[in-house]
Amino acid sequence: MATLKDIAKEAGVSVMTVSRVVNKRYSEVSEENIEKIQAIIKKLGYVPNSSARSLSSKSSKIISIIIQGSNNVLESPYNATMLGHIVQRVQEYNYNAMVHFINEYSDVTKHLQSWNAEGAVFLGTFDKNIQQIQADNKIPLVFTDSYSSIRQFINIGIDDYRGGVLAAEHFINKGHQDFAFITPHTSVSQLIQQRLRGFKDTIEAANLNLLPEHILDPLDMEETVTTLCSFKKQVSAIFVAADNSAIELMDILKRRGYRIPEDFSIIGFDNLPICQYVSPRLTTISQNIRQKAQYTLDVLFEHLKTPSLPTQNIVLNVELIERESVRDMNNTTL
Amino acid sequence: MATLKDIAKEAGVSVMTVSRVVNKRYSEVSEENIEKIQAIIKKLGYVPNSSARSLSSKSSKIISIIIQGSNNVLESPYNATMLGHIVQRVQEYNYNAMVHFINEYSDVTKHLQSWNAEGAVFLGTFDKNIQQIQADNKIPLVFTDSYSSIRQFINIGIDDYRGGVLAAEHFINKGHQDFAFITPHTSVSQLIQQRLRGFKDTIEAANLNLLPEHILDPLDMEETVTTLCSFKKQVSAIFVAADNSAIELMDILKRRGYRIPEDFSIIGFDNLPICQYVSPRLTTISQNIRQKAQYTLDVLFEHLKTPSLPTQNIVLNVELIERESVRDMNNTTL
DNA sequence: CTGAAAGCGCTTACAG
DNA sequence: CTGAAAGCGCTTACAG
Repeated sequence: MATLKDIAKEAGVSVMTVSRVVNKRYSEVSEENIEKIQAIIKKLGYVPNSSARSLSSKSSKIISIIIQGSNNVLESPYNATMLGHIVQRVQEYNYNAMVHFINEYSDVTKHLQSWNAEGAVFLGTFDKNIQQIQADNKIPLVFTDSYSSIRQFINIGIDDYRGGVLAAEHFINKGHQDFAFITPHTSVSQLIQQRLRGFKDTIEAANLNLLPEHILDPLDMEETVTTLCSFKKQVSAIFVAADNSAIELMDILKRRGYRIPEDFSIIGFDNLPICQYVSPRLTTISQNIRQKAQYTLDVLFEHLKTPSLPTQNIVLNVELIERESVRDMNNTTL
Repeated sequence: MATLKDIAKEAGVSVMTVSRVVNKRYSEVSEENIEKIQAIIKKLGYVPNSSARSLSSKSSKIISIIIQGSNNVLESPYNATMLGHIVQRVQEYNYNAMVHFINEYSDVTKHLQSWNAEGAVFLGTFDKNIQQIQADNKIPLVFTDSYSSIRQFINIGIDDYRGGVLAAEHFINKGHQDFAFITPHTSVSQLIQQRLRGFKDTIEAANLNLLPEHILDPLDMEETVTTLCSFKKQVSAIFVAADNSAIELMDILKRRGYRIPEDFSIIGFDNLPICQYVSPRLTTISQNIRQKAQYTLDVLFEHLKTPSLPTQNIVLNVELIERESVRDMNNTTL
């Protein structure tokens, strides 16, 4: 593999002149040399050595994408889609994306420092470690969907609380009175709590009730369904805080002979593409993942450019997509 | 950030002794020094600089994962799942995963050389460029799902042809006589051709026919459905070469009032998790993505260890998962 | 068991 | 517009 030195020798100039051409600092080199050197670069198929660059210039052009968990984290369509858009955007900025799945907090710093990452994006719940991570790493760090009592950190999230509000409002408008909330088994994070709180607050504001025993945190969805169907006071409206789980729930209910939305009405969260292909089509709270990924990177690069920028917590909006999984209790003569 | 030099100074030894301890070459250092140095490493939170290592040792500990396409490539659950398992496996080997989405062939070499990647994994169709990529990069390169006339390249694939055979056999066993084949719009690669060929050969071996006009390559699934329903001789059995497209097809058919499997029987390909949640549940050809990812990395690291190893083309098996989307024409009194 | 020297391929900072 | 020097943080190869 050709190096600056090889090219310099062939062109009869110093390494520095070649370096200038490679870095497109054309105003500092004579036109004659520019052309000569460019021809040689092309002929030799020269590619700059990023390690050497990183070592000498302290700029690695690496953005680390740190995802919490290890097994199958990309089987979650949310994570996969988010990662896809993020990598895409990193490349648009002419940076390189390094992906790390992480379980232990200490690995974060190890990876970031080892590769001299210029910035990092976090997917998943790091709430408890944000302070430590920030103390250990002086590069721009952008978290997503985090809720932490720390005030100073950059976060891109969505209005989870409002998602809960929208779900409750929709159920209430459709005449429902008996509610349940199901936590997706993948996580027990703050973000789910927010969705729950928005849901609960809205129900109570309407003088209705979300009974504590109707808030389910399923280890096993089959069991959850059994519980769900055994309530003395039957629920009609179920808010499941992630589409994945909502779809699994619908499937089990249908298999046991229940009809949706006749017996149970369901609202999911995320608006994954699958929502349109299950039957009935799933009414859900939609978030714009692509937009979220773009904001994430845009904010990261702003901070890369201007490190003194204040931290910001961007909260993206959320909307209810009405499909077919919620029954209208008003217009029905049972 | 601490360097070897900092530690050496504090320990009162040379940089080399510290380097030996960092690299766990304990037999070359006195016990006393090992302990002293380890304590300092811990105290200072020393993390080796990977760029420096890469530059001086020519071993970057980077595996590049190169995915064809750019927009939303991870919205394909197959790609996402595959990538997830691959990254996971790369980390188990204590290597780092760099992810590149690529459209132009020339970017491949640029990325690999720039970062001194020790090996690379390719997802997607690179058939036409395999030879060139191999000529330009002397590191182990593992392709997946590739069909190329080049004989010498490492490939991990599945038995696509047999997938087609299994689908055809299943339809035939269930008494179907009129078939269609739908290409997933995401790709027009060899691998789809293989699935088609297995399907067609098996049908013809049974003295039945797959009419050329029944082989559809949909730009727009709605149009395809219109075509499908307008055949003078109605088809009953449709093999769609990817679950994603199969599910989209089912949805459109249902929306137009057709029943599945009564009016149309459908078999997909991949066995994505969603297959169990659509209704009717999708009968499909299953491939073990996790296993495929593991083989991919295992073969890569074997070649990293022993570069002289001959290339190999590993073909994993495939099986039909029977669910509810194929009608049994034998036991039915229409 | 230990260390001094040279070098990996580049950039920064300076002198001319 | 050009280049010589020094250095980034590590490892290799050698001498003792």
